[in-house]
Amino acid sequence: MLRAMSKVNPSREAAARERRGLARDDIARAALDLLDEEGVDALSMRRLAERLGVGTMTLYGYFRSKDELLDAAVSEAAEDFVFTLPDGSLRERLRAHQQAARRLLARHPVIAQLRARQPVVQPAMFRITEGAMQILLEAGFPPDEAARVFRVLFVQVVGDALFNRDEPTAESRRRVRGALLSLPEDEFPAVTRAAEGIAASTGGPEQFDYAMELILDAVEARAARHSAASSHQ
Amino acid sequence: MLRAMSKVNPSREAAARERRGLARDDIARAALDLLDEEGVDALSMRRLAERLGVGTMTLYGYFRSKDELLDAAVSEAAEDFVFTLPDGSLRERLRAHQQAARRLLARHPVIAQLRARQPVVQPAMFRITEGAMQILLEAGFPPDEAARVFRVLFVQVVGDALFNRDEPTAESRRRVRGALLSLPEDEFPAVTRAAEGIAASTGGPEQFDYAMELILDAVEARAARHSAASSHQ
DNA sequence: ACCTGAACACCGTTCAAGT
DNA sequence: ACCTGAACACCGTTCAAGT
Repeated sequence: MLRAMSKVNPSREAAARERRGLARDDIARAALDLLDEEGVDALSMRRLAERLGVGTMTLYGYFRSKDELLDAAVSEAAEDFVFTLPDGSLRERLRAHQQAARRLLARHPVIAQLRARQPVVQPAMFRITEGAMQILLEAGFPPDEAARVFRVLFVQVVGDALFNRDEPTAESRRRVRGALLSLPEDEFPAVTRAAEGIAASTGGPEQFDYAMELILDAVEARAARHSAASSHQ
Repeated sequence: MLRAMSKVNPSREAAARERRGLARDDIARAALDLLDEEGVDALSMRRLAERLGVGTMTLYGYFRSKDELLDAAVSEAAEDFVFTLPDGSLRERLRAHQQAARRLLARHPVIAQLRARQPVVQPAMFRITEGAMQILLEAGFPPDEAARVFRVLFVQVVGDALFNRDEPTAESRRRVRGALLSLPEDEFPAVTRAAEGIAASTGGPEQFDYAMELILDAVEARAARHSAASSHQ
């Protein structure tokens, strides 16, 4: 579902900006700060308005609804995606791209959280897509398959941000392992045998890197099949 | 974070069940029905109590909080995971496992949605882990690496349920393609060129299958490196 | 002993009144 | 023309009173 991305009323906003220096982007940035600091549940229209020193209903002069404000905050967050296409092999380039995406999602966890609630279709987010698609097309993938490969990587990187821990600590690993070992061993032989490994796999850079290298193995192998085609483009 | 999975008070519950036929599982099942029917935002303690014909506060006699009730509802949902380990190659077995997981997540979208909000550590969910771990261990993966491979598959299947459409219709594809083609072509050359493919890759069984076969390519290749080790176990 | 209405401290948003 | 307090229809949960 595509959301309207235009301002509620440009001239009205311009007037408001002149009067009190408040612009749509300022509100979105303030919302993003609150989101980054205290999480997605901490953002309410009332709290944000208070922080900005305006009445709650003033926000509705800039955004039709809270959802529209959240979209704008995610868009603001996406601006922090920094990636310049490096030279190198397909693998090296995709690895660099995915690391940049991971850094963005680590800096703004709210992106992944909101992506789970509503499709985010903001031009700023497509900069991420664009980077990966350039790499894949240049490696010789036909556009349709390049899109499918990107989607796999996208699901993995956003899913990692959402489902995996930032870094499983010794304490969290111990806790998870304990929970797994308390399962009935006859019913869960494999889980109890691999409890240590499962606890370690619940997040962190090692798991992210393992996931990426695994997928890139397969992407590289498929790219080889297309390399002849790419030389004709 | 592990949550308490024990009842608030077993004897109290037994008494209540006798009196009105209401048990903890009944409430969790009713919550799951509401969740499946109307989505995660539709479930409120007030609405659920009304549906069950009890006072709102009665629910707090069975569950300490709404979060605990949601955990129980997910646990209830996980009971619907049906999977019997098939014979066949590593690839065939993992494919069957992931399809079973996908069916579960399609039947109860709330599992993926709640997994995004809070880690779900319920014994019922570990049946999914157990199935995959058995397959991977039997294929010769060492426990630690089997756990990492499972985690990649887990992130992909839950991420697919959460981020991808059930099935991109002709209409939704047209809409996404239109949005992509409206981006400035000089800034987004790859996205505009592959707009059709990107629109098609936003979900559906084809995309799920592509993702799985891609990842299974790599899993199979790595299994081959371990197959010598497995014959010694 | 068990159940639950009233109340508290919040929400997003509509509406009408304020300047 | 713009801003916003009051009000509405909801929340989850605490507390005390009801049976």
